[in-house]
Amino acid sequence: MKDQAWFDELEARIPKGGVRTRFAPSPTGYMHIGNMRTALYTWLIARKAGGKFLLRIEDTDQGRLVEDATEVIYRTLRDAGLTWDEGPDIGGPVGPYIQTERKELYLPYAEKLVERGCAYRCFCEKSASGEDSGDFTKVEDPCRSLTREESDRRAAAGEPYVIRQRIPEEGSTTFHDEIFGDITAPNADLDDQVLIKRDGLPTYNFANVIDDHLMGITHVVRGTEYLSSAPKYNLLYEGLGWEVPKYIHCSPIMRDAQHKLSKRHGDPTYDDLLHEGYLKEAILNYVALLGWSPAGERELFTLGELAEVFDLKGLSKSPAIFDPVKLTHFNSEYIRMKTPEEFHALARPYIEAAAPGMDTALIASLLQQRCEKLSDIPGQLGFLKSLPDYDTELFVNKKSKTDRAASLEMLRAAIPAVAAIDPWDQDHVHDALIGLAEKLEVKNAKLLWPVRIAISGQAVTPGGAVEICCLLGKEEALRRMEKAEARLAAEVAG
RNA sequence: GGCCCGUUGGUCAAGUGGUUAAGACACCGCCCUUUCACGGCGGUAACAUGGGUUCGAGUCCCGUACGGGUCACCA
Repeated sequence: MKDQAWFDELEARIPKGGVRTRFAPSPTGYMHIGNMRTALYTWLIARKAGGKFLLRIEDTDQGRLVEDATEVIYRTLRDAGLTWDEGPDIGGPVGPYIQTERKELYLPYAEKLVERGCAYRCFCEKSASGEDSGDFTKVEDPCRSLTREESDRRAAAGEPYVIRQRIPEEGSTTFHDEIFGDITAPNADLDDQVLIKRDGLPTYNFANVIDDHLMGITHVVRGTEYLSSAPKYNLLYEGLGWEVPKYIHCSPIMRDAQHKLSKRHGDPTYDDLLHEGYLKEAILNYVALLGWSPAGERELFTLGELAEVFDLKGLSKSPAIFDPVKLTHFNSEYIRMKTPEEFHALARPYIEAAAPGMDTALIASLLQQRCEKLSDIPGQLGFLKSLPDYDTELFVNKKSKTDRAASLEMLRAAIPAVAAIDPWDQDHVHDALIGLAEKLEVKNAKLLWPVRIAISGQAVTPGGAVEICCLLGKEEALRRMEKAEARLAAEVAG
């Protein structure tokens, strides 16, 4: 049993006044989207209030340790811009910030609870499966009614035990959540959860209460999977004589109506999305809106703007389905908002891979308005390297008033005109083609559609006929046009 | 199964007793246009269900259905 001075010293370290929030991930080696959103909301609450955001690593499950997993957490949070004010790497007034390094802190509080009659030692054996042997309900647990003397004697004799919370047999407990309001549970439905495991480490539920208090946390953000154990927390706070923080339980992000997003089922993690060509700003912005809605009609926010407008009132009680299509829309918005230089820098690796040796800045400028995610780029640019096999049906387009025969006619006129262009630059190519259309007295589209199809072999291209001619170079453009002319001539004749 | 929670268009969602039930994505149409895209305009499409309460209910109450969570010495 620790003396009062020990407890007093810990209490004295707790910063008073101001909002303090914490992100407390378990180091599993990756960050899934739901976690990312929790981290974001937690961060936003702290930033909006001008408070502190802390990082705490919850690694009390010795069976699930993953190498370098904390590094992944640091890197991901940092990359996303969710900076923390206190944490394992930078320290702070209420450290350590890794639960296993705090392990000697929990038992004294559990013993205090035992002393106060709010908890008791349970000596029951685990079953072979590792689960509770108890077929009995809490009131029937033989250890629950052990006298203090008996309990102390057996513990002193070295008999292994766990410490369980003693939930009152009668009455009910009301818990308040910022989103769900008051939730009342009959005490008879609450079980005597384990606080300290046989290995001496605290369970998640207990460690949370202790750590959140000792770290001065004012707002706890977590998933609704903890909602039903929440009333038990109040009893713990009550037993310890502590103030209960504000709780914010967020509904899960779903893959579909009945499945939570999960890495195990192949759903993307934050890193996966980045690799798929989504911009972090887009991911964060989209994820912020899954389960939360701002006051106005605006949807696009930077992190800093979110920190200003974030409000708990906008949080939703029901689960939200993750929609990659809408994320893609956000992504294209963010791509368009980039300066040409920024986009060029982002797109460059993708462009170089797909179109080696070409003018990446020019291609980037053509792509920026037409690209929804960076990983689309190789597909959009594939035709530059080599003309794909394409169906001459592409030459048929009613809006441009073209069909195979008309396209053949246009290409026959265009080939000598293109061959005559000198010097070979965008302005001259443009003038030559537009001039030709005028001379032929046809709409631009009627001439340019077949030219664009002939040189790209694609219905959708980054840029029009003029730009693509320039990218390919005169020789290659003419070669492709001649090839198309030959194909069309054969088909039209046949 | 017990307990807890949820349910507005295909999706995200606004809405806190009286609205023609917002907005966004997606989809469709039109316009613009050197294709596509971008942009502009317009359109299709929703209060799970049955009872109450009320002059009046998406909004309040009860039931039902459906969905989720939880019932670990995991977090």
